[in-house]
Amino acid sequence: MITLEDVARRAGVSLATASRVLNGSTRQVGETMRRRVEAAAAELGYRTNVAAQTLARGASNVIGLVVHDLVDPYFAAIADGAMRAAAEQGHMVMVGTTYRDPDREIAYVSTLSAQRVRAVLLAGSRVDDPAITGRLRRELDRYRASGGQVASVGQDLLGVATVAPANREGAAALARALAGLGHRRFAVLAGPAHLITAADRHAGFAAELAALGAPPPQVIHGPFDRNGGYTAIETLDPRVTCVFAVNDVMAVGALARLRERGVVVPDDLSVAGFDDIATLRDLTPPLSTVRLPLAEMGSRAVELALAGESAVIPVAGEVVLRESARKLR
Amino acid sequence: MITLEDVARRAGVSLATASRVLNGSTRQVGETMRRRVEAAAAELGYRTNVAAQTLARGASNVIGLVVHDLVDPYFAAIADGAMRAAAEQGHMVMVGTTYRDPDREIAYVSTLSAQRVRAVLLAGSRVDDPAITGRLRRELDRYRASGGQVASVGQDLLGVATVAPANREGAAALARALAGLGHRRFAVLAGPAHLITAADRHAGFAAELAALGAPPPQVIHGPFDRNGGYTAIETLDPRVTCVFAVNDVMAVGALARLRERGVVVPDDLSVAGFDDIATLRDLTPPLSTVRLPLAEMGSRAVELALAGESAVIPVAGEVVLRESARKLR
DNA sequence: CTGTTAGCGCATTCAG
DNA sequence: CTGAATGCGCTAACAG
Repeated sequence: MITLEDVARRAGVSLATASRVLNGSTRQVGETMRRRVEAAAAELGYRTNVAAQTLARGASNVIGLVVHDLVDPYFAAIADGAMRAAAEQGHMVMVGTTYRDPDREIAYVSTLSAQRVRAVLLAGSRVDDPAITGRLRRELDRYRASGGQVASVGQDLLGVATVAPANREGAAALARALAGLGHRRFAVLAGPAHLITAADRHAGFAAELAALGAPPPQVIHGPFDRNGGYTAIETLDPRVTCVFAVNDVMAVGALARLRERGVVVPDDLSVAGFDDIATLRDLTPPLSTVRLPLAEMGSRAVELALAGESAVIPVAGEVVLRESARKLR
Repeated sequence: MITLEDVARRAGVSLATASRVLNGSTRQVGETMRRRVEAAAAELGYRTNVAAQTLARGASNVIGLVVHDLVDPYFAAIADGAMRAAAEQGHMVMVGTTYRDPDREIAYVSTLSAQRVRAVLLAGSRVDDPAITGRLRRELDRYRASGGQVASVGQDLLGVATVAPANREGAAALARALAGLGHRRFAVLAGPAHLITAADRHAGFAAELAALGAPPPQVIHGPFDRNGGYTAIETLDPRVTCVFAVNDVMAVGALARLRERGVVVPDDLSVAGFDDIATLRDLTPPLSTVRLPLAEMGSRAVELALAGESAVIPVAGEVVLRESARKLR
């Protein structure tokens, strides 16, 4: 193991000088010494020990990212954006996956805090449970008290910098667009009632329907994933002409089940989702949805956290009407 | 910032004792002192400083994972498996994305090495370029010389523990199955010629066709992603009755372009992919493909690396025939 | 079982 | 511009 001291000795300079040239110090070092140190480092194959550096500096260059599920393309996209932004500022990203278990999320904050990461990012919906939110907040407070930065992508419930997708408004706009196609009898595949992202999308959609004078939609709860959409179809009211799944992955599950049952989308039934997941754009029929700039949301969150800003940035969704939803005859 | 020393003082014990109870030491500590230390730690809100621990121990508990692209569901699945295995052994995962740039891959090995991660995992195809492979090997050798473990998911070209999907054999088996449906005129959407995973799948497929006495397939090179499949269709020979895309994501692109051109799959043309990406299973028509246990591959790689074994584990693919490929009339 | 002590590798005062 | 010295928080001998 080659240390800075080895390099210094080899270059015939002091430890301090070697440190100054090899690691980004503000201090200047004379041309001659600088060359000597660089040469010695190269010859010896010196590699900074980041752990030692972190300890000495009291600050690391890694940021922690906590997601619900990396296999869900929603989180993969956010993670990708976050990693790009982090890399741009010379940071590495440490990832934790909660598999939607709030306690695991809290545990990760604690672990990342022990790692002394510079910032932690919490991506994904909050849960409607004051006890859990409270515990998470306490954990975050401790982390921040020790100098850490926090940002979240989702609801502004944690008192930290937040990139907040306009779920309600997006869903409302989608409802408007769908109603504009002539639909009046809707179903909402609403996901789990306690997941705030799901609840907001559901609420925004239903509220707009009411404002439009349409009858209240059939509401079917279930998991927030592909199977949630798939199984929800079982209990679908046959009078419904348009189904809104609160995310694209659920919509895909719904489409699969509908196909199995011989229901032709959009001829017999219109379907829409939310998120506009890129990997799913080649589905048949192409999904009507609300586009969210996921990668950008991840990047923004990293930038906020690293800048130490505690802003709440709203992010608008854009309604995208594709073949899966069509004008009601 | 509460340190171990603060805890020790508060508990009225020595630093060493506090260390022994709070961090997993083999040494035993008496019941009384143990309680006192735990109480003090809780009251003070003590949190281990992992950087200091890493420095003192000379070993960290994080593992590095280098992938080509986290948004590609292939890598997301591998990463997921790797993270599960890592979590099981109490490790965190630091992720780097190369965006398919080999130099970035080398740079990440170097960065992770500076982080003193316990192991690094390289996921994704190697490139057919001895110069690049050489530089990567040298970097890995340096890392291993400093005590790091390495494992890869892909080709066994690095002299490290490897989980190696049987790309050739899988593609050959697929060729057999497709030929069994009566097809003889094939096209291979072969991806980039220098990507070994792509080349192996192509080679295995073509070799089996030859063995079966079928004419050589049309070969169309292009990017290894959705657009690679999409654009490849432009130059498709109209006499071809079955298209093999060397991965599922390319197959999706091909299906999209075919649909636009009014070609009905599988009535007019059969299509198959490789990987069996879960997110893509609800495609229409369902894709014939070769299933790879991606998450398991990621887990195995982590286990190998952490165990310090330098084995090469072959992983077989399983042919899955679905609607996108059908019997030739 | 418990305490003392000497580093781990590096950044950073403070002198010169 | 350069060097000597101190400490970051923790672990692991070593002693008792």
